[in-house]
Amino acid sequence: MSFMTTPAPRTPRRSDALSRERIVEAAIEVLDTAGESGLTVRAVTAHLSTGRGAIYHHVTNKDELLAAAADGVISQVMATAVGDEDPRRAVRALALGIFDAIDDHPWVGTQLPRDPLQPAVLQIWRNLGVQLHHLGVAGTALSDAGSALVNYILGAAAQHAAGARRVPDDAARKDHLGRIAAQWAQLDAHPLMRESAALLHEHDDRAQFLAGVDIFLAGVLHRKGGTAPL
Amino acid sequence: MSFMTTPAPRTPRRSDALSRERIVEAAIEVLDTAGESGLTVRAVTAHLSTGRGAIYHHVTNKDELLAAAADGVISQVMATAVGDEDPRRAVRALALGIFDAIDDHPWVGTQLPRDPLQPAVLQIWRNLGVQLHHLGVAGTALSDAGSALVNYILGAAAQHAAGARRVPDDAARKDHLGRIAAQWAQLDAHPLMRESAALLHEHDDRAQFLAGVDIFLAGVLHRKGGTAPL
DNA sequence: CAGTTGATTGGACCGCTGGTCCACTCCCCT
DNA sequence: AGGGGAGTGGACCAGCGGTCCAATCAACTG
Repeated sequence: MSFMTTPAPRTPRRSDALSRERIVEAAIEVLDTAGESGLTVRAVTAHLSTGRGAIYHHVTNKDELLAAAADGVISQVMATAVGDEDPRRAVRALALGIFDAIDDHPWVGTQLPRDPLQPAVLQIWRNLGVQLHHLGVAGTALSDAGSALVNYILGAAAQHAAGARRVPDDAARKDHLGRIAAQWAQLDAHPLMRESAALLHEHDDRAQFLAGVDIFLAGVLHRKGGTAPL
Repeated sequence: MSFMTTPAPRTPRRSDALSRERIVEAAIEVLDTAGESGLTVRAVTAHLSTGRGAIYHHVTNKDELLAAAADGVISQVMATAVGDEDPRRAVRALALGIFDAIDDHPWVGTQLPRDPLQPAVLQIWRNLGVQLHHLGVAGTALSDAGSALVNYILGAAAQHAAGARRVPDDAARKDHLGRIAAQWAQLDAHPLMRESAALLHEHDDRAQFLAGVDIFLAGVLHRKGGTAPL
């Protein structure tokens, strides 16, 4: 930093080497503090105290950088997801792990659905698929069930992430939900919507997410006509 | 069309007056032809043969424009979704309508999950909620089931849209899936993944999507312990 | 029928973005 | 000791969303 003020000579070389890993790490930090829109090549390079051209020797693209960051977060979650004897509990644990990770890093939620074949999504697929297999699902039924489960998890996480990003703290959230409820009740005369609006207050996204997972599991087990051990 | 001489007291400046409706319409055309990344204020104004500053008197934001476009597409789908006597058939029809709409307009799939409370999503919620109510689901169970279904539909549609956008025509698609399958088989030694990779060839997104809807319906009906008439 | 007015328009302009390019620096290997 | 080449970073570019305001001209007023 001290040498950089000299106008005439070019800047000296760094001692700590730049690497793809360090860049992805910096990107995650930027994303967590500034959000997805805050991820700019300038911000990352500034965070690394380097010039902007330098990172393109390690990363081809801003999009690739974002994908790598999401992959990093998901990989970590998947690695720490310990196997459970009961496949249904394992599925719930996996789903919750992803949900919580996206709760912590909302930008992951918007990134994952962008490319269904990126490594992070494949990892999720794989782990869920194994558990479904343990549940006795196979063949096209497994394909259908896995697809449905992955889509639900990613969809729910994305929605929750979008909502959470929009309303950060808890007090504002309650206030926000109140206003939404009023809006609903006003816009829609259907009694059903009024009821839903009333329920919005005591709404717990995490519990609701898990309920969705359970609905899905029940559907898979019921549909294949298999035994549904309590 | 040429002379929309409305009783409006306001002044139509040009013979073809600029209006929010016309702007949204143009935005949809741009989105359909150039994709989401192709939606630029410049492209829209060029399409309307007008200056760029003009549209900001009708639309506050590019984001608002995008939301309005998505809302337009979804509204149309929801309007044409005729009610069915059988609520399960109605749910399937609604889900398929959304799926097909997003298949036609992939950018809608990435837009909807961005804000869970935008009008288009609320419309979907409402219509699905009514049908679930007809199925006998109520209270928090309805809340859970509706949330799960909306999240699944939006997630699946977004994933499909992302995949479809990536690989447009059918021949390239088959080739692409073949490569993906090979990649899977190579990366992942787990027999389950090999099997799934093999199934990838004869994969029909639309059918798989419907299968997911059925899994959910089965789960909802089974979970509430209700009768599941064949 | 002429004058005034204010909503509407459209292009100049700004700050910012992602990405390219290449002179330079210094580490490593001969 | 001395290249050679990988690594670096700042200048630069086209394009973006959004603001601003002089010019316009239909519609209301007198």
